[in-house]
Amino acid sequence: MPDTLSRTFSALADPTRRAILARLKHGDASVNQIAEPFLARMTLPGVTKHLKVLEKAGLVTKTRDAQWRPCKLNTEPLKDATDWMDEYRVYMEESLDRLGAYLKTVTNTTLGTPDDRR
Amino acid sequence: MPDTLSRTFSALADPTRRAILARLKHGDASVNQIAEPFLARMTLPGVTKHLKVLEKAGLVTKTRDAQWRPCKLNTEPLKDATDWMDEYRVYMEESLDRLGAYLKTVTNTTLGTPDDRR
DNA sequence: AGCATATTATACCAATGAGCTAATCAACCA
DNA sequence: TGGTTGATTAGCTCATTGGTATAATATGCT
Repeated sequence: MPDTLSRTFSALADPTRRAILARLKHGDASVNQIAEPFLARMTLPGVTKHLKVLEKAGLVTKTRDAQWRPCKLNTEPLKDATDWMDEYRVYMEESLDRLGAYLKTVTNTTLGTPDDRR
Repeated sequence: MPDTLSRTFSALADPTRRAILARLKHGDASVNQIAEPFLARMTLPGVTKHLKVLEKAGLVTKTRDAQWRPCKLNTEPLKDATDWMDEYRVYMEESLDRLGAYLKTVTNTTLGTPDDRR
C-alpha cells in the first residue's frame, strides 16, 4: 500500500500507460478505442490492466455508457507530482547552475571535512 | 531495459528514494550519511540498492574520496520528466477547467456517436 | 430467447523489486 | 601486517508486476 505520490509516479513509469494518458488528452475514449493502437503488441486484458493501474492512481476515471466504459483523464494526482518536482526546478535551471555552485560553497555541505567523518 | 522516462519515474516511485533526493538537495553526502535516517527501518545494503537505482536513473552520481563515496544530486533526468508533465499542465489549471470542457465540445471527442462504435 | 459486442475476472507464468544476512572489497591507520 | 571503517556483492525470500489465454459478465439488438 504505497503512498499517493509513489502510486502516481509508479503509474507514469510505463510507456503504455503514458501513451494512454496522452490519448485521453484528446478526449474521452472507450476501452476498445484506447486499446486499439496497442493490440499489435498486447492483448485487450493487458490494456485493461494498465487502465486499472491508472484508475487506482486516480489518473483515469471510468464512467458507464451502456456496455461501454468511457475513460476520462483526471490530472488531479499530477498536481502533487509537479509540486514535488517543483522543489527541484531551481536545481534544473541552467542559468542557476552558478547559484547552485555558490550555495554549495556557502552552506557547508554536510559531508564536511574529512575530520568530520571520524 | 526501459526507456529513460520510465526509469526516471520508476526511480521516483519510492518514498525512500525521494527522501534521498531531498537529502541531497542540501548538499553532497556519503552513503552512510544518506543511510543514517533510514537505518531504523532498513539496512545499509538496502540503501545501497536504492542508491544504485537512483544512479542508474542518472539522478545521483557517485564520486570517490578515499573509502567514502560522496553522492551528488543530478537533476538532468528531471527535466524530461517535467517536460512530460508540462504537457498536462494546461489540464491541471482549475481556471482552465471550463476551457477544457469547451474544447471537448468543440473538438469531436473520438468516442463519437453510438453509430461510430459499431 | 439467443446472439453479438464491450469489458472484466480468473488463473497462470516469468521477470522484477525490495528487503534481509553474510561475505567481500577498498582504503585508511596503528 | 592486522584491524577498523565505509561500501558493495552475493545469495536468498517474498510480493508485485506485466503479460498471456480463457472464461465470465453486462448490455444491446433482433
